[in-house]
Parts: sequence; structure tokens; C-alpha cells
Amino acid sequence: MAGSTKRADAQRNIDAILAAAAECLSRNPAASTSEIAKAAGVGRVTLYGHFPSRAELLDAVFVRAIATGEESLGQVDLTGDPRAALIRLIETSWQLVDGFRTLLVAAQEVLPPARVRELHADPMARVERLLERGRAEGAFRTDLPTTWLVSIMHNVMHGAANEIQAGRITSAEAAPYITATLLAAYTPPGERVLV
Amino acid sequence: MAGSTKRADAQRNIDAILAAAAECLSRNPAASTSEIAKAAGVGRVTLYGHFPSRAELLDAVFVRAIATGEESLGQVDLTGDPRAALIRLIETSWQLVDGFRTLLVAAQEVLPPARVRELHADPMARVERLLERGRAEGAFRTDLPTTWLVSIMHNVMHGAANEIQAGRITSAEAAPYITATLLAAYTPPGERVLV
DNA sequence: CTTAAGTTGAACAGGTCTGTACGAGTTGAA
DNA sequence: TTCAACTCGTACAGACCTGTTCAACTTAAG
Repeated sequence: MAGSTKRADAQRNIDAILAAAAECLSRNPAASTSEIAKAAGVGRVTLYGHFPSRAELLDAVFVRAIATGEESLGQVDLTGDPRAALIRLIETSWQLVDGFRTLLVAAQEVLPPARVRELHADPMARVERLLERGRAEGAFRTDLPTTWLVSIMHNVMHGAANEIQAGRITSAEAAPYITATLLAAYTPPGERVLV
Repeated sequence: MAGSTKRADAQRNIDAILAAAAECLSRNPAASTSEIAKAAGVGRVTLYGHFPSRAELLDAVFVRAIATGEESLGQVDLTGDPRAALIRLIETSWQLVDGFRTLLVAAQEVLPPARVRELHADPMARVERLLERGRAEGAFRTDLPTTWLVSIMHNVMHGAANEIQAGRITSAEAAPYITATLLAAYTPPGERVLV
């Protein structure tokens, strides 16, 4: 993305800072700039040389996380039976949510809500499109707003992440649990839940 | 709970501090002791005279919130058709989650996870008992662990709170959405979702 | 009325954080 | 090789937080 006019070592440091920030903030959403700079193997002053404030660093980290997420999601086949497509989409989405959810907490503490929503728009639209198609084809319920169905997916995944953290379920169990739960939750009233 | 040996004005201040803390922390989970003391109409020193540390204050606030919650939940009729009982339980639980969720965030930042879980045990057991009975009677699915079903309820409600905060749904819509979602999610595979 | 319990603000110690300034040293690029 | 770009550590200013101490004041309770 734009070789830009930076010197090679500067660009290398920027990358290191972004990577270190993603890692630190995923462990502790309140990670300080000193902590991040140290993890990046760089002086704190250097960090401020590239990012004018902690908030702008967070924003950049978040943008990058969303971008890599979008790349994974773009490879998911969303055609064919909506239910099968949903299962495939959940599989990939779950890995992303699991990996980035603490980062999201960090971003929410610093970035204006509008910004957070703006950056979430693309991945959310992807889910929304699939759900809309499924609704049109009678596979998913239409008695609740699509945006609500999207948020359910989001929150069930977050819940799974919490359960893992609490040690009540394992990472491997999560995906099938999520799938079973969402397929049932999306089933049109009066229809049978898929076995 | 133990009239204790405190003087009347001291007890009055303790109550004021707890009430102010609950209110401040519900608006901002990072509220400082100065902020809370001011809101209680009390000097900061007085606050520290009654609560040895911010963490212990948080604990006391949390304990009180759980206690009042338990009182409401105790009045819910959980007999009869499990699905109908669940709807009644959701109604009351939702109001509690909606009111206390920010407080929970504050508590989680300061209290050890074991303590948070300990205080949640009673309300969670209540849900768990109803779900177990419903499972035994064939009303709810048995292909997923009960604890997972409990966490789903928790997280769908949290999700609803987020949606309200984001302005995508209103407080009035929330309860029916939650009910419809959970009843479907809990439906045994192969059975029809209640209309 | 008396007194002990309770309250108060100001002030302090000790800590953390962000963001900036500076001068000296290092390194990429032409 | 030369020079601008870049980096470094240290140090500082400003803000905010927790928790404690103190001496003076107010008030509940017997």
C-alpha cells in the first residue's frame, strides 16, 4: 500500500510497532506506549515519531486487523445453500473474533464509536448479505431485523471467547457450539431446527 | 443485615457512597474515588474511612447489586411450562443485565475472576435449574452443555444492551427479540421452533 | 452536657501515564 | 562519501490516580 517516501528502516520499525502493538493490546487492552515500544524493540520516542498519539496508533492497528480479516473472509465461498455457507462463514469469522476481540476492547476505549462502527462496516455487510439471501430463500427467519441477527452472531462468538477464557469450554469445541446455536437461532418460527 | 455498631450518620454515608458508586460506575467503569465521593456528597477521606480500598468498595457495590437482583429473580414463577417460565425469567433478567452490565465491567477490572464468578453463582444456578428441567421434559435441546446455554442467554442480553447503546434498537424491542432468539436457540434439533 | 465517633479539606508521598524537547549517535540512499 | 533521515536515552512538564496523615470541626448518643 503506497511504498510511500519513508526510508527502509523507518518502514521496518513502523511494521514492528504495529505488530508489537497488536500483540500487546491483545494481551492487555490498556498496554502503554512504553510497553509497546519495548516489545517492538524500539525507543518510545521513535514510536511517537511515527504515530502522533496513542489513539492514532490504536486506529492504525485496528485498520490493519480489519484488513487482514477481510482478506480471510474474502476467500470464503458464500454461494450455494445459505445454511452451509453460514457454517463456512462462521468457521472463519470465529477465528478472527477469537484473535482480535481484546484488540477491539482496546480500540473501543479510545476511538469514537462512529469510527469503530465505520471500520466494522465491511465485515458486517458480508454477513448481512448472506443473511438477506437466506431470508429471501426461506432458510432464515424474517420476523427479526437482519441487523439483530448479525449482532447475535457477533455476541455468541464473543460469549464463546469468554467461555474459553473461563476454562469452561475448549477452543476446539467452540466452533461446533457456535454453529449449532446460530443455525437454531436463525431458523424460521414453525420450521424444524436442522439436526 | 446486622444493624452493626455504626453510628446513624456513618451508616447513612455508607449507603450514600454505595448508591453513588453504583451510579457513577454504571456511567463510567473507571470512575475514581474522588468522583464517587463527590457524587455521594462526602469527603474522599470519609470514603476511605469506610472502605479500605477502591477494590473493596467495588466489591461491596457488586455484592449489593447481586443481592437486589436475586430479590427480583426470586419473585419470578419458574414452575409450569419451561418455555413460558423461561420467557418470564428473561423478562426480569434482561432488566437486571441492562442496568448492571457497566458495573460488571468495572468489577471485572478490579476483582479477581474467581470472585466475580462466585458472586454470579446464585443467579446462574437459577437459570441452570430451569434449563435442566426443560431439558428433562424435552422442551430444550440436550446436544449442547447446559453451561453453554446459560452463557448464550447472558451474551444475547449483553448484545442487546450494545445494540441499544448503538441506537440500532430501542429498549422496548429488546425483550421480545431476546425471547424469540433464545427460544429458537434452545429448541431441540429436529423439532419445530415455537411461533 | 459531654464525649467519642465521625467528618472535613488540605497536603503529601509514590506511582503511572502521555506527549515533548534535546543533543548525540546511527544508517539508508544517492 | 556525504547528508538528511532516522533513532536513541534521558529528562521534563502536566495530568491523574490511590492511599495516608493531620489538626480542626461537627454531630449522634447516652
